[in-house]
Amino acid sequence: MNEHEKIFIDYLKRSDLKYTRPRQIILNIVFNNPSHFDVETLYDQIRRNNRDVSRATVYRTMPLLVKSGLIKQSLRCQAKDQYENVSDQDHHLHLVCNNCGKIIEINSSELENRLRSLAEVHKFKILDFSIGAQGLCRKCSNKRDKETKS
Amino acid sequence: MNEHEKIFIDYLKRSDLKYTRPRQIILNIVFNNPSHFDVETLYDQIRRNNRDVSRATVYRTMPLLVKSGLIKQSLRCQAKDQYENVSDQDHHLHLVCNNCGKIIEINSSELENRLRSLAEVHKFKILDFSIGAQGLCRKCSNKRDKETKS
DNA sequence: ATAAATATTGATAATGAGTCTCAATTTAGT
DNA sequence: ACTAAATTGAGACTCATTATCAATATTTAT
Ligand SMILES: [Mn+2]
Ligand SMILES: [Mn+2]
Ligand SMILES: [Zn+2]
Ligand SMILES: [Zn+2]
Repeated sequence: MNEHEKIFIDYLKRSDLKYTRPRQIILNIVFNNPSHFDVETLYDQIRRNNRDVSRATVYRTMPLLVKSGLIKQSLRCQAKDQYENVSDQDHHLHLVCNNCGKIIEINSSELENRLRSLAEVHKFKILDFSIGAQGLCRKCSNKRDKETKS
Repeated sequence: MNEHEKIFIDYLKRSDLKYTRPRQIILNIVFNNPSHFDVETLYDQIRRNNRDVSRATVYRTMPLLVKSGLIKQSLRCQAKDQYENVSDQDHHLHLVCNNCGKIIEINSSELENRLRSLAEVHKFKILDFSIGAQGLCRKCSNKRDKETKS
């Protein structure tokens, strides 16, 4: 029983929900994955591991993991919602390349604190951040420059 | 012929595109709307004004307006992409209430500049920002507190 | 232990935003 | 007017996500 499991079970208990086999399987695969993932990919992983959980249950379990504080909804990429492991890195922002989909993560508590204090002024209670930018990564930016020249 | 029209026509000319009736109608409704809108709502507006433009054309015109610099993709709300009028306020960030959907806009070029310089380090070419947070607005936060007490 | 109430699941249908196709129409240039 | 290129509308289509519902499992009350 690892830390994640403890947290999840605790949340489920508090909410009168049960730690079932499918939820256990999902939890495990989520934390054997790179931090960023979308639900379809997760579902594939589960089936690749010869586990059997229905797609519906996988989707249904995401909000539970979110409410337990283990994962958070992160960015949206290629028309899919992405989640990410919260514990990995504390707070960071994303630079998403429009061309190749690459995601650059940058740690900066400074931006976040600044945003927090701006929200304070409006008595707005922040539950989640989304700081980021879309554009072109170095590679794609260079590539495009060359194409334009020719 | 207003400023928006000038800018749009100029962009279209530069791109060998034509300023057609449907594009004119869309442009007008976009700039008679509150700054934030999603395409479905825009499409409804157009039909409510007894104009006839196909849904496909409305969707198709969005990227043109974006490239012309008149609007930008803003936040995502209720599973729909939102656009917003660029000229209204220059740069600002969004606090979105998870409960009532209210959007609070905050002007701050400071955060943006900071983000820009962080991206610079990675030679990442920023095309668009999204700085914001989700949570509870003052009203909804208060309401929830009361409910919890009872 | 039994029965009733509640929670969970999987299969599958449904929804809905956004995209694609293609034949018909419009436009700009000659 | 003639031609080539651009545009349009209607509707088919995709695909992520949600809703439905009957079957199953678990908890609680008796
Ligand atoms: Mn991340
Ligand atoms: Mn705004
Ligand atoms: Zn790239
Ligand atoms: Zn609110």
